[in-house]
Amino acid sequence: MAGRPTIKEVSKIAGVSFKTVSRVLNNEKHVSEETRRRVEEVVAQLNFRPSHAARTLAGRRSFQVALLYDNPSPYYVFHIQSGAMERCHELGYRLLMQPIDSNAPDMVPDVLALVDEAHLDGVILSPPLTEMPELIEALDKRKLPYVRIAPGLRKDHGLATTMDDVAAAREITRHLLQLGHRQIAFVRGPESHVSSADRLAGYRQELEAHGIAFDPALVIAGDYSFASGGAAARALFGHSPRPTAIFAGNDDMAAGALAAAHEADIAVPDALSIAGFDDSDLARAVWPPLTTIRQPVRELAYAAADLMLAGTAVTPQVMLEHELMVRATTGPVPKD
Amino acid sequence: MAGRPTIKEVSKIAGVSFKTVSRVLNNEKHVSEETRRRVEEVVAQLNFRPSHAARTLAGRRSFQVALLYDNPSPYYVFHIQSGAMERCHELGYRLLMQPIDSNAPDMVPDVLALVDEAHLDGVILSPPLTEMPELIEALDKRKLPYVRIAPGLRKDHGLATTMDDVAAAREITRHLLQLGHRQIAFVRGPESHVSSADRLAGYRQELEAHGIAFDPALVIAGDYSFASGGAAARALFGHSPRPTAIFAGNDDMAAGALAAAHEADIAVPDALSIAGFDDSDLARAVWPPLTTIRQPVRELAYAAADLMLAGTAVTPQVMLEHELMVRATTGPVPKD
DNA sequence: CCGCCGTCTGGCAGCGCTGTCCAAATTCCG
DNA sequence: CGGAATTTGGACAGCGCTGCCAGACGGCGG
Repeated sequence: MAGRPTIKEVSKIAGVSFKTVSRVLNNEKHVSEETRRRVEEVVAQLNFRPSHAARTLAGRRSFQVALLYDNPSPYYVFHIQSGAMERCHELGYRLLMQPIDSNAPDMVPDVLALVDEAHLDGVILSPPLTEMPELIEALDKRKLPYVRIAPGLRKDHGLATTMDDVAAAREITRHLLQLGHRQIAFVRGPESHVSSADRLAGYRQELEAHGIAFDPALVIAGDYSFASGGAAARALFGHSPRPTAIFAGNDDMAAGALAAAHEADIAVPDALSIAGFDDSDLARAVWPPLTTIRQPVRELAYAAADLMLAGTAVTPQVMLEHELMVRATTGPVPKD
Repeated sequence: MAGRPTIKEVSKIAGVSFKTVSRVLNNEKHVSEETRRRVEEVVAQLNFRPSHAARTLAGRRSFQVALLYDNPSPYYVFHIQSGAMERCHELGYRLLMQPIDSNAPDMVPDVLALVDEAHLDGVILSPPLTEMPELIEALDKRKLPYVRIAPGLRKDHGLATTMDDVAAAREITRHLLQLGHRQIAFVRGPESHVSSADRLAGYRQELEAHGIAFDPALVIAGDYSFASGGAAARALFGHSPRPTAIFAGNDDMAAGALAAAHEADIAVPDALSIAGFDDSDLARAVWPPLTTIRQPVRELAYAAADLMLAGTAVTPQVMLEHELMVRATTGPVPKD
C-alpha cells in the first residue's frame, strides 16, 4: 500500500494542471494533441491508474455494474461470468459478481443496498433472479438500468437477451420423432425456472404437430439435478410400455438418466435414446456423449452487458441462436 | 440512481453529529449504548449503507480484496469463488473476482494496476498464479498482503493453504495396489501445475514402497483435459501387457479415459480400474461413478481468506484434509 | 477594428466519508 | 467537594478525483 501516484503528481511532471490530466484520462475534447501525448507518456511511465473510489465519489458514474446470480451450476455461472466480464472489460466497466440468495426474505433490500454501497451504474440479472417481480419493480422504481439474461416472464419488458427455449425443445423432439420414436418421455425442471415450462411447451407442441397425443404420464418432475434425472429415469423404466426415448430438460438430468440406464443395463442408444439441454461440459464427458441443445450461455451474457452499456442495439430484446448437437445418445427407435 | 441517503441525513434524524454515526458504523469505542442504538435504528429504517467509495477514499483501508485465477475448470473456479466469497462476506470484505491471463506479458503490472485502482487490501492467488515468481516478488515488494491457495513452489513462503497432493496420490496408488494391481499407469497433468508433479511423485513413492519398480513407459503426459485423458488411455491400450489400472491426475482426464474404455469395449472396473483426482461434479456424473480424491477446494479458499483477513491462525501455512472416495471405477485386478 | 464564438486550460468546490484534535460532560477518587 | 481521568461527541481537514465556471487566446464576419 505504498505511495501510489496521484493525478496531481502526473500533472506536475507533465507540466499541466491536474484538471487537464483528468480531461486526458476521460477522453474529453478540448485538449491539444500535444498536451494529450505528453500526459499519456507520463501516465504510462508512472504506471498511473486513477483511483476508482475517487472517480466514483466525484463523478456521477461509477463504471461499475453487478452480475447477480443464484444458480447451482458451476458450468452455467462460469460462462455467464466470463461473457459478461469480457464485454464489461472491453467497455471500461468493472464487473462485480454477486451470488444472491433469491429466497432470502431481504433479497430486494439487500440488492438495493449493494447498489447504493457500490454506486452501481446497472445490474445484470440471470435466472432465476430474472423472474422476481419485486426485484424488477424495485429496479424500475429506482430507474436503475438493468438487463435480464434469458427471462422467462414478461419477456417483452425492458432489456433482455434470450434464446428460444420453445423452438429448441421442438427441435430436439422433432429429432427424436424423425428417428421413429413415439413414446418420448420428458423430464421437466423446477417451477422456479420458467425455461423448464417453455421446454415442456415446445415438447408438447411438436408432439401435437405430428399428431401424437400428449401423455401427462410421460412427464416427470425433476429439479435440474443429476440425482433427479436418475430418479425420473428409474420411474420411467417401470412404465409399460417403456418409453423409447427420454428428453431431459437439462444435461445434468440427462446424465442422471444415462447413468440409471447403464445401471439397469439398458443400452443407449440402441434400446433407449436420451437427450439433454444446455451442452454443458458434462455432455461431452459422459459416455456416450449426449445429444443436446447448445445454449449460447456465454454469448447471452456478453450480449446482455453490451445491450445495457453500449446501447447500440436497435431493439431492447435480442435473441441468440441455439444449435442442436446430435451426438451419440440418440438413435433409431428399437424395432421389436 | 436517485437520492441515496448519506451519513449526514442519518445523523440529522438521529440527532447526533455525523461523526458519531461514523463511529457507530465502524464499531468504534466511546459511543454510549443508547446513542448507538438510536443511530442503528435510523440506519435500519433508512436502509442506509455507507458509500464504499467514500470510505475507501477517506480511510486507509478499502475492505476490498481480489481473488485472482486463471483456470479453465468451471468446477474449480466456482468452488474457489464461493469459499473465498463466504469468508470475505463474513468478515465484512468485498471480494473482487478477477480472471487473469497468466501468460500475458503485462500480467504483473496489470495486477499492480488493479491493486492501485481498487485500493486493494490484499489478494488471494490460486494456481497457476501461485507459481509466478515475478508476481510473488512484486507483491512482497509492495508489502501487499496475499495468500496462496495450494501453491506448488516455495510452499513455506508467506501465507498459504494447501492439501497434501503427495500423500493423496499415495493413497490412491495404495488403494489400487491393495486391489492387486501391479501394472498401474499414471496420466500426468501439465508442467505448469506443480500439483501434477506432486501427484506423480506420490504415485512413484507408493509404488516403490511396495517394492514395485517405477516404469516410465506407464507414465503418459496429459494436460488435465478430457480429450488428453482419452488419448492417453488409447495409447495405453496398445501396451502389452495392458495396464490393469489407470490413475489419472484429475477427474477430467479420468473421465476421458473412462469414455475411451467404453468405446474400446473394455469393462470398467472388471477389466480395467480407473481412478481420478479432485472429486469434481464429473466424478459423480459419469458411469460408473469415479473413484477419486476429494480435494477440499471450497474449504481451501475459505481458509485462505480467513488466513489473510482474520489473522487468527497460529501458523502461516495451513493444510487441509483430503479424502479417498472409493466409488465404482476401481475393483480387483482381473485374473487370467 | 471590434465583437463574438470556438478551442484550450486552469481554479475551485465538493462528492461522503475517516482521522485527528479538542471541548464538554460525566465519573471517580482521595 | 475539588481536580484529574475518562467517556462522549463535535469541528475540521482532506482522501483523489469530476463538474462547473471563468479566463486566455486566436480566427472570423460585419
